[in-house]
Amino acid sequence: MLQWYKAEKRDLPWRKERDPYKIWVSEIMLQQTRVDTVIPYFERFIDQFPTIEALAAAEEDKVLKAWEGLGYYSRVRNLQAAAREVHERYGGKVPNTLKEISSLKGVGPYTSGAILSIAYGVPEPAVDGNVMRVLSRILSIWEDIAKPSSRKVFEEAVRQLISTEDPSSFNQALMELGALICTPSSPSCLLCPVREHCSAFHEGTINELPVKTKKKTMRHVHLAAAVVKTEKEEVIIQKRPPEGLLANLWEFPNTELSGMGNPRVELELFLKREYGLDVQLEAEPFAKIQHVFSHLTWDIDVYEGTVSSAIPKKENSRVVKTEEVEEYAFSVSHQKIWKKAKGR
DNA sequence: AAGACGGGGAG
DNA sequence: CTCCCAGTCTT
Repeated sequence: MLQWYKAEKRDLPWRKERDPYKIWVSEIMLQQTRVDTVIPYFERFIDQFPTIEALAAAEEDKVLKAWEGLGYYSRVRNLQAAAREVHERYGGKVPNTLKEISSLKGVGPYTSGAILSIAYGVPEPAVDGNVMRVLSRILSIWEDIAKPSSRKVFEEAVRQLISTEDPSSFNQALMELGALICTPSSPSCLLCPVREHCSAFHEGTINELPVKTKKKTMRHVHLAAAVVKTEKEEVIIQKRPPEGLLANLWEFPNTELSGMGNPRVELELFLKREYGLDVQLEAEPFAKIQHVFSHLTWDIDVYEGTVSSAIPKKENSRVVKTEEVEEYAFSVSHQKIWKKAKGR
């Protein structure tokens, strides 16, 4: 496997050097996110925040803007908080012990193992979805990988197998194998360097492994949003709360609909109550946007309205020039809204 | 143990 | 439309 890895490993930006900070950033970005998606974000992020000090000193709004569209935004808020912690408590050097590194915000069991092994050569397991899939097949492990408790089983397997010579390559090879060969569906067993050692291949159970139960309960939320323009080429935006979904991102004023009554009227009431604004919205929404999250769906009716002048009454809101809207970090759903609004 | 937390690519 | 991705935190 190591021989295969050396020959076939992808040429990825975070593999160009051993800077623990860059390894760290890449691992956070790669959580639940594909390599191809991460690459351009990683390049831009490192350009903008080349060191722990740069990240620690940055404004959160700039950091969120650099993360805009990547999703799971608590990752980057935790990353910056942790960077500040490393700067203050560890003199700007990413700690190299399991205890210390695990205590950093946003660094769980996978990421600690990944950073320790890749950046510091410590033989610690880094068990992600790839590793569980690959090892469940090779070793014929029938634990349900959706259960949190299963991770320990795979960590134990890795401890028995890991190369003490090159833990970094070992962990990355396992993941690379999962990404390139041992894929979730139709794996390329004929190209697999460890085919002869693979129980599932020999037993014909490749398509049964890994065992993974599925969950799901998709909530639907109906919203109405307002693009409120002034007569001076401005528009009203607001900042989301510091906790929860899309925390601290910017968006257009919006309210959850009761399901009864007229959405436009409910939205006008919201603008009156929250902003003290008397806005006459257009009768019909100019766009209807559907946005699917992992755990819920938003259906947004988008209305437009104009006010003569807006004094931002709401403390988390701003009136910004239309050409400056894109300097703010928006969730993708509200980027869709702005895209539609601009094209009118 | 289960749910919250984004977004996009693949089949 | 479903699955799932180099997961972590909260409840």
